[in-house]
Amino acid sequence: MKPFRAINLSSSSDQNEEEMDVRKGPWIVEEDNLLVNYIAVHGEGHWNSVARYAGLKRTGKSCRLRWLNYLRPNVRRGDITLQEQLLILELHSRWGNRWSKIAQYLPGRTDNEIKNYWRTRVQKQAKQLKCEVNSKEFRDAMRFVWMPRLMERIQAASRSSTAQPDVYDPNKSLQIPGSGIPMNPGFENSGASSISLDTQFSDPSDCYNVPGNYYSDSACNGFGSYPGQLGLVENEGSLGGGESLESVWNEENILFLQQQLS
DNA sequence: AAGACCTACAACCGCACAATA
DNA sequence: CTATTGTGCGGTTGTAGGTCT
Repeated sequence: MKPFRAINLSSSSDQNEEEMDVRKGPWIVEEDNLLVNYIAVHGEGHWNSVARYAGLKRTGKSCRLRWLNYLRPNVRRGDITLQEQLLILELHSRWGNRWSKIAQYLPGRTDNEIKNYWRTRVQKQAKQLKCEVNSKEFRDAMRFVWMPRLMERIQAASRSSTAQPDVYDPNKSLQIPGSGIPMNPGFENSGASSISLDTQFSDPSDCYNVPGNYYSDSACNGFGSYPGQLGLVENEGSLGGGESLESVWNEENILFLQQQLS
């Protein structure tokens, strides 16, 4: 984590005494310890009380955020995996910026982290393609290039680890490998044609432990049969962290898409 | 070597909504 | 019914560290 410079913004002379005591900015280890210890004894919730009685000069909101995004057990840190990337793209296509809802399907990831991922990585790609992130053009690009490519790489990695032969079966249903979540064939009119995840998974964490399936896209027509045509960069296909989207959105793909979009 | 620029992400802010007094 | 308080969510900002020139 990148530490912020320690600051205390509460120095205005016309603030009342209580407001002047409120700390802002980066949390220090001592504060983290106070918060963790308090929650260990009293449990989560009642954040204003936590702030008041744990000896923290923080707002309840600040305590809640620090706990949920950083201190809570089982918070996953580090790079977003390929499967997680695919899941985010798919779920965002259905729900838009419903970060907390999307986060429910990525155990250990916080809405804040997913939101940051979207803003820093996905929006950057939209910018490179010179289109709006919420435009149909960019969503098509995601659906017909990015997501299939992620699928390929996930499958390539799983093949290399299990040594199973690849069977590309167009009749198989669309699913995100390792998640059990079906791909949404009606990308641009997600409301009408999508399958409700709410009814599929009573517990979001269930969706992470369903055997994978193969991706196919017989409905792909907006950009023809892209993935095979694009000369996409072949690479290691690791399932772990450290994968960059730039290897999917290489210069050639971006140029090609820009031509299609213009 | 140093300054400018870029990236990633923790943290804050404002708003909406629900529960309670 | 209204006001207050607590909580959660999405948008935005600020900063450290990395990269580029």
